[in-house]
Amino acid sequence: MEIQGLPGRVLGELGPAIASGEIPEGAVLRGEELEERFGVSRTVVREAVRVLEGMRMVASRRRVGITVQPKSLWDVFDPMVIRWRLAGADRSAQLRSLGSLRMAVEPAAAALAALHASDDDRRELSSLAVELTVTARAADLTAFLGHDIAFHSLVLRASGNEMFAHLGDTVGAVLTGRTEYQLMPHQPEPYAIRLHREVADAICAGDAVQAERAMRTIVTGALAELEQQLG
Amino acid sequence: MEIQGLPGRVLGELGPAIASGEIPEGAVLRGEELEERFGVSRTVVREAVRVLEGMRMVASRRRVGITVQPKSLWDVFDPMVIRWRLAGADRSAQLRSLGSLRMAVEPAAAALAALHASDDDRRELSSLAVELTVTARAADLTAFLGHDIAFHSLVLRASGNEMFAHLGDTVGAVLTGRTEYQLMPHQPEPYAIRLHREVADAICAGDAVQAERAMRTIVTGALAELEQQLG
DNA sequence: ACAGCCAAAAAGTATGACGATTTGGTTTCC
DNA sequence: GGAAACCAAATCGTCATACTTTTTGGCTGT
Repeated sequence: MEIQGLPGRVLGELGPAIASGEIPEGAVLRGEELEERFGVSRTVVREAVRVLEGMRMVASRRRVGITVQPKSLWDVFDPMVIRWRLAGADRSAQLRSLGSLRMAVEPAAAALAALHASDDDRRELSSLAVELTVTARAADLTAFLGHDIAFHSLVLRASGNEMFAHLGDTVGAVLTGRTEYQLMPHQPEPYAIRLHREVADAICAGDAVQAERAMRTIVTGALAELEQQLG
Repeated sequence: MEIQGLPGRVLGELGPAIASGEIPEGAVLRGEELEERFGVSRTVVREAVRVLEGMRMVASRRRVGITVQPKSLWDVFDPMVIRWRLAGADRSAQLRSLGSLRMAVEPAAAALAALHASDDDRRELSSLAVELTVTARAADLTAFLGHDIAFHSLVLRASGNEMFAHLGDTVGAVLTGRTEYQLMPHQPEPYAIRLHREVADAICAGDAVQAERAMRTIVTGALAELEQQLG
């Protein structure tokens, strides 16, 4: 699901370098310089740069070169940008932003899911809530992470809103990042587990208000925990 | 703020054609075909296609061609994709999705703005609320639209969350679309105007709860109106 | 000091050649 | 007759090169 070939390789190095600030805002690169740096042809560099231009991270101007745009212009919703920022120096800022976004979106998605979810989705959700409980008790963090991601993604998808659905991967990246960087308790909180169960039950019962409330409690807790960890 | 040159022109025709469904999911294009269709060289076609690939609208495979990806894979948060869909056959679906997104994000943004807005932002917000009232009374729809966009963008920006801030343009596109396509009352509702004022006052007073409530009422109303208009 | 012009620098575009990979048919061998 | 191996064509991928266009900054002349 990544861009392939040499342009993909260039993108995969240049993107993170810019996202991390290693190549700072306002820096000017020349195409030829990039050709040498990556040992590829003009064609390849240009295609990679075009993609970066598409996400507003750089702008190319004749007689000047390729300018790194100010961060405020970047397409911060682009999954690549999010991944690059999560992997680099901007991690905390990115996690904070995403935390607020989850805070806004996930409760709304849970409410919509209670109204629109298919029977299959409801069943799957219930089953995931159970597995979540099991893996949490077993303190199997890897399996727990997988089920947690599946749970939140499913709620977002079941909301019936394509834009919410697309945030599934992003939320997944957040949860993964938080586990990887030790930003969560070693043992998942029993209280949080219970809340996941409540969300599932409420969605199954078609209770939008309750689903929204329980989900809000989950993401509020997650955000609070994050703030505490990040200081 | 658009991609320039020939690739930009190709993108500007090909993107909308795909977004509108004129070139349907699963369709396979050949590079050479596009060269002829647009009268440009390989270089140009390839760069445009790469950008589309970056937004996951197409995938290019050897010996096969350039395949239009299913809509569910597209980067639905990409501003270009949003614009193209708003301009084409998908308009209603896109407006609905964006409506739910606003419903989730704007109240949260208003609450954050009440906590984090700068003094300048608060002043500007107050002033915009006044101008909104004036232009609404004068039934000057164009000026009203401008102020409405500025108001909502400012709240999103003042939230202090970069991701919320980036939705400003998108919300602007929604409001513009709704005015252009006659999806709103000819005379702005006095009640809605009053609510904008309440949002501004609450943010100025640092009252997050009240700001969130008033903003929620605004977007709930907007969404209800939209659903009614779209049937 | 100012205006206008000119030249260099960098990206933009076009084109031809070749490489790599995938697909689908064809042949060959059981 | 079927299956496996092979081969050839189609198409994208990459490179190198030549030429064009735009922009900028300096130079020149008044």
